Amino acid sequence: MEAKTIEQMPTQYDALNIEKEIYRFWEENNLFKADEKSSKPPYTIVIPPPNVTGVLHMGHALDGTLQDILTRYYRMSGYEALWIPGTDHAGIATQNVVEKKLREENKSRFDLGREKFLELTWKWANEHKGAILNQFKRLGASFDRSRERFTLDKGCNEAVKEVFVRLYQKGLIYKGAYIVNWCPRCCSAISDIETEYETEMGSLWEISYPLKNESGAIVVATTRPETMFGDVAIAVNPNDYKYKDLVGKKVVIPLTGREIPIIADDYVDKSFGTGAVKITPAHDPNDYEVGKRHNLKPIWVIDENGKMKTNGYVPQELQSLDRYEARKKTIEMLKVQETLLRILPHEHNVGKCQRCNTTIEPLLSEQWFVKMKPLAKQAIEAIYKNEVKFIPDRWEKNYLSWMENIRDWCISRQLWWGHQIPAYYHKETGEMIVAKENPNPEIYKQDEDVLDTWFSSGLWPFSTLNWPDIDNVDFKKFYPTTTLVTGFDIIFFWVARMITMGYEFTDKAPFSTVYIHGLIRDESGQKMSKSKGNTIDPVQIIDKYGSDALRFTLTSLNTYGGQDIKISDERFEYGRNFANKIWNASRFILINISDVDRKAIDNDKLTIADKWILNKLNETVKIFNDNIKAYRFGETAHVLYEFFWNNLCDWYLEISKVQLNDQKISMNTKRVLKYVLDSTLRLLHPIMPHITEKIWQLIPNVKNNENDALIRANFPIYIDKNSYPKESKEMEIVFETIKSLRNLRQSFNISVGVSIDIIIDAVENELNIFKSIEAYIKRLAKVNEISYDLGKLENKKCANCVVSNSKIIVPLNNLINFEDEVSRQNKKLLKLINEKKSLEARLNNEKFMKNAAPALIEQTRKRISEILSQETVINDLIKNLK
RNA sequence: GGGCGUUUAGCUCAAUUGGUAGAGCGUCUCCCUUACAAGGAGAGGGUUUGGGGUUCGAGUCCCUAAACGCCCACCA
Repeated sequence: MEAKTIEQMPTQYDALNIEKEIYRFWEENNLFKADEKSSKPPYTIVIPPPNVTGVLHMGHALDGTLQDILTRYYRMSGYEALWIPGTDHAGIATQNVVEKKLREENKSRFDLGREKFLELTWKWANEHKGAILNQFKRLGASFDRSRERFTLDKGCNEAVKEVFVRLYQKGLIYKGAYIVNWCPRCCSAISDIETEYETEMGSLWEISYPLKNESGAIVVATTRPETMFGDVAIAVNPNDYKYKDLVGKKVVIPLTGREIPIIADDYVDKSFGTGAVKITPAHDPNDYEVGKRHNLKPIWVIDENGKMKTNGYVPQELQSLDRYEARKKTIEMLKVQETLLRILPHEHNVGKCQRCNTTIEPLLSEQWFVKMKPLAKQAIEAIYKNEVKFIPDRWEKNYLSWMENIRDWCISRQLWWGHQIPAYYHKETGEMIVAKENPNPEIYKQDEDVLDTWFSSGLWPFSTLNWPDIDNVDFKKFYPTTTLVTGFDIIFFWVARMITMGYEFTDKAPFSTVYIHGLIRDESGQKMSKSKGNTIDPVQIIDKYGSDALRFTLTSLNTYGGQDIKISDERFEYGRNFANKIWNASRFILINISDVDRKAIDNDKLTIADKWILNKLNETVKIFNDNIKAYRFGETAHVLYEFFWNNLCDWYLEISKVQLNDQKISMNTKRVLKYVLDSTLRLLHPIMPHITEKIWQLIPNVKNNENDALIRANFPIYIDKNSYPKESKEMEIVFETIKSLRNLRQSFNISVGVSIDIIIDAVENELNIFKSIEAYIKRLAKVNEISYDLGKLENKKCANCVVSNSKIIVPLNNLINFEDEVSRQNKKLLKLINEKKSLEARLNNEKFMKNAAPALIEQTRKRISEILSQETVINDLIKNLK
């Protein structure tokens, strides 16, 4: 990396260029690569693979930032950290994009044929492949691209086939005809969770079906009159006296005249509509069940494209009409026939295709399914056994309720882009073979359907580590992975399936922790989407504010509860300003420590201020380590911000100006500055990697050898000897005093240029402390002279300040509150005694003892004994003080 | 219908076994003080959505009401 002198460093941080330079430095030195032969414990994260043709959005930026923070943190903390990047072929989404392009040329995929279409899609995917991961690079992602994977690559393909065949052989994959959610636009089945329901205002049409060979009719209510041609019965509730006599009789379908029976079934709700339901097994899931119970053969009247079929069941004038056109026309025709009795407004939920928002059509068709119940067992136990932990844990409930009510998973899609199902049919006999390879392509034809995209994503944690080759070094070293970071919107789609498949095929949970972050929303809380036009492009934010700024802002917004995150462009100023502060504070330190020696800090020469900042740093280190292990990202960012800005910059750097001018301690102060800067950059590095690496490289004598880099430096840990609680408390006196003086100065409107003396009225023991910190006070409160006046003012506690002739006479008690240690400890003691009292009252409360969880009772007892021992300690302390 | 989340300063949000309500932005005052005006020093601003309860003590626990949001299920 090109070294620049400090003088060349501008006063404004140039994020754009420095970030590029630093990322290149890491890449060229192979610093992201994980060593599978390392003896360090592994720390593994797999990226939630973004769509291969996708572009980076804020969700990725958040997700990626958190994963990178973890990876960098553990890499610096003695782990062999591996973050595996990769992309998803995203079946429907990608195919849609390519088909759209074809449509612009007035072509469909069928014009090209499967082979040509796939060729085109591969070309498109390959062209875009890597684009999104290159955008992740702008984020500073330290993933190991030598291990980059794609859900359709050879290895993943191998894993998919292996899994499919094994599940089939175990009877956990089956093929059969069921009602599925059919998207007429995608022309494919989709799974239950790919169907989203929207409340729509529709109508309830009441249609009269005349009885056969006698007068009278039965009236049914329907929301979908166009399906009436597929009716196979009219059902009524067996206990409905209204229709008792009609059961068993036949009615005639208006417009076509086909005869259907009236049947009785519990499914029918007497009180809804007319109490009579038309049964259309081919186009409604409930009707399908009813039809099955009554042995009624389904009749298809709508085809795969959502058009009315051309068969004998559908009236001629409706054939091959779009379903909605057909509905209109059906109603018109019924009106003419006077069999349409009433139209009632009716609100109902309509299923929509998640991908294209087309209203789905329940359609009876032959599909492949995974039997989920047996597979879910271990995935459910995983939570109870604590082998998989969700953070925040409320998502465990959500996960469990879904897993415990899981339904079979429809995995076949009538698409071309994806993993073609490894089932082969004998061209003549139709015999089916499920195997990884076609036994004989001359005789057997492969199933034309492909698998749901999430089928391959579900194998991602181990397919990326070369499973099914379980003896390979990567799998052995890095599986199971450690943490999964993702949004709650794909818990069912992805997380649940990975856990299920992980247990089934590796006998282990694929990761031990699932960290669920909130969703990124716009300023007004709306979900960001291209169609709404409210998206904020992370790459643009990076261009404008810098990657570290983006990362810091996003990190700071992560709350413990995983709330959704509202962002706006301006929010990134927070991170940018912080980066700039880091830049300038570092410039100050670097300018002043250019001649620092290599010696360690001389502890004998430490001032009270040195000890205070070392103590603060040490505390910050502890909080950081605790927080990151508890996934408290937002708090971690805030703690660093506060330490850097409010402690280091606002106080210590100002104080250091005093110390640097004092020859006796100047060099030691430089050592402290260097140490603090070095440690702070290490602390900040996981969140703000570029700026910290850049500055760290400029610290004199920080590297042991030329190739050292911050990214691989050791992460700070709490050090006992850097703990100075006593001095830290005394230092607070300095701050209180200075703040009070600043306050006075402002309220008496004393400008800086005027020379003022301050007479401090203090008693002797206070005076000693005061004299030791005088220099700091003078400088930071901009006071020229401080003189002391022992015991001059009477009744100090209520005395007021006297200002005259540029002199301020200040009773010390107005500046600082010297609380004596005994009363402080007594206060503490009182608090503890009160707490103990309430806890004991709790234990004596019958109701509580009866109803409270045993753990809580145990906890209460523990706390009481804790208090008891603390009481003893404090009592002893008070005795000694007296 | 079932479940979950949210409600705290003008705005956006923090506050891990109950213990003095905090930050950023915005507002007001002063300051180009030799790292930083993307900065510095100060100030103001809160009956923590309403009601009830437990407790010495409640933003936090319990009950209840309301508003907003999300997930699941779904009767034509």
